[in-house]
Amino acid sequence: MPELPEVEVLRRRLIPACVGRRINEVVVKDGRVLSEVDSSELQACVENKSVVNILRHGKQLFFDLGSGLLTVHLGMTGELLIVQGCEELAPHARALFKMDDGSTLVYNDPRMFGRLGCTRSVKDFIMDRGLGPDALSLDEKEFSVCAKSHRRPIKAVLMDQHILAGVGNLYSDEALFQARINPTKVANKISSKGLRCLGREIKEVLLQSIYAETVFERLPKGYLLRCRRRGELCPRNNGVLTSIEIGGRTSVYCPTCQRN
DNA sequence: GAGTATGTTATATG
DNA sequence: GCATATAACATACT
Repeated sequence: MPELPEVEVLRRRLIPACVGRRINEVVVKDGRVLSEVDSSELQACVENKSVVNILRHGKQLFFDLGSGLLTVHLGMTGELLIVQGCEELAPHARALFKMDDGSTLVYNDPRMFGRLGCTRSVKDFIMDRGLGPDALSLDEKEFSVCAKSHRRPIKAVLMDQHILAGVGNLYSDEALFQARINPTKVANKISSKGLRCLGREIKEVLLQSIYAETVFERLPKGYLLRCRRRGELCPRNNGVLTSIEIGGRTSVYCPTCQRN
């Protein structure tokens, strides 16, 4: 499910369903998804608390419960579902939050790379994890300055949550494609102009995806994510897309329009 | 069986 | 201590 746009779209969908509701009970079905808390601590954090608001920083989701916040990270395959009545449509439900209106918020996650936890404040959480600024909050100038201090391939820099929070494998490919920058290019060797362009494109790409509700077919023509696969044709020049591995992840790009 | 997958983090290395 | 690179985590699907 999860890069910044997916988490933001989920947040917007959950707000009308959850805000104002009280969590009567939490049932942890697999404790491995808990981060730095055990079941009883999670219970103490959320039970009999009302959801005041739902917040996001990067890929991280926060349920503001007034006295503290429930933290949710979806990992690679996590999802939050609202089910009415008796539940059990989710084959990999790891935790259930039973709400006061009879609905249940289900945390479903096959691969269990996601995590649930508690925190005192969003600020503390960001500090503790060393997360960078949210990708939507950073302007191109700040991004450019920040990126200049790194010697890794730009693709690895974009995916590093300590530098910029919210961009992952797919959207880093899209932003680099739109900015016509080769993913292997070392960050501090890209011109200021190129970095500012990339900074603009990161935000633009994320906003377009949120607008499209993360359905890739609804993204503008000319977007890589509509056809992001080695061997497919570049939506700009009909060249053949290629792929390489950077930082353990597959990068798809057009060798013609993204030269070094 | 092999290869791949929207992520983070512990560990190793320079 | 810092910057960077890689392995490991668990499961589903082609």
